Amino acid sequence: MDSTMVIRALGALSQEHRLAAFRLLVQAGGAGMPAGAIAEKLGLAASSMSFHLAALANAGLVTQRRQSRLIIYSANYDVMNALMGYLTENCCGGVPCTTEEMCCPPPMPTAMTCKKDVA
Amino acid sequence: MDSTMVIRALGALSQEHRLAAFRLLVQAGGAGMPAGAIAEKLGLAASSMSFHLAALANAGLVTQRRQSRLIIYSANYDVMNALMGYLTENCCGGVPCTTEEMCCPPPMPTAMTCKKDVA
DNA sequence: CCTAAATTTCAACTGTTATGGAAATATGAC
DNA sequence: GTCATATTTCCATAACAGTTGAAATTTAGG
Repeated sequence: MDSTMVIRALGALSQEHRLAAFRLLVQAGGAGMPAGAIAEKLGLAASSMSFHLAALANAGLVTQRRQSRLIIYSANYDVMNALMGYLTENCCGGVPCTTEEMCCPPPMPTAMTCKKDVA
Repeated sequence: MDSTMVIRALGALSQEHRLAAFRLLVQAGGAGMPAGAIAEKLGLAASSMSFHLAALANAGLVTQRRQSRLIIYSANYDVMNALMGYLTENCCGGVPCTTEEMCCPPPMPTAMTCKKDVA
């Protein structure tokens, strides 16, 4: 993940309604939610919601799939997981910490998707 | 950490020069860097750099201390670590995953500060 | 086909963000 | 005190983000 992608992902999440929508989708898991349901839950006009969901999708934070007339959005956990890794890269100049306490966070699991939803 | 703090932190990092400055400080560790050195490294005017560092400080991502004529900035790892926790809260509706593979990332170490710098 | 429903695209407006030069502030050296 | 250095604050300008209503698009049902 390069800096451009990181900036787009962070920028997408740094907005009240987009952050709320993303959290909603994280909690919804692999089942996801249709655009209309998200808009209703957040009290936003459909056009505004569409605008924000497009921003999240553009950043790779959510994926969309059509199911009949609905467009279902789901969180893409992998992209979010890549953020912290980028931010903490070469933490403290890469100098290994001398104590048993860690300096940098450990890598996160690459697969955060609920198996039950994938099945 | 509440949503307002999260949005400010994410917003602070979602900008080319601020992201670069923050990463520089993460790599500098507890020693930090003076404002002028950061500006020079990033090729920014002093006033622009000051603007961005103020944004990072406002979000709690960096701290500042004066050392003679220099103002030294350092990364505040704790705030950044709190972001992912917020974003992954109640992942997948809080339903525990049925397989051995994890659904949500594990909590990160609260102390990411290099002991060698603190000493 | 024609109509309804779900979503996106477009257009216009408003508010905020990023920028660098100039001036102000704070510290240290002589 | 005076001067040089480091940083911030102020100002004006240019670009971008967020909002909604109306129109266009896509799919489903009768």
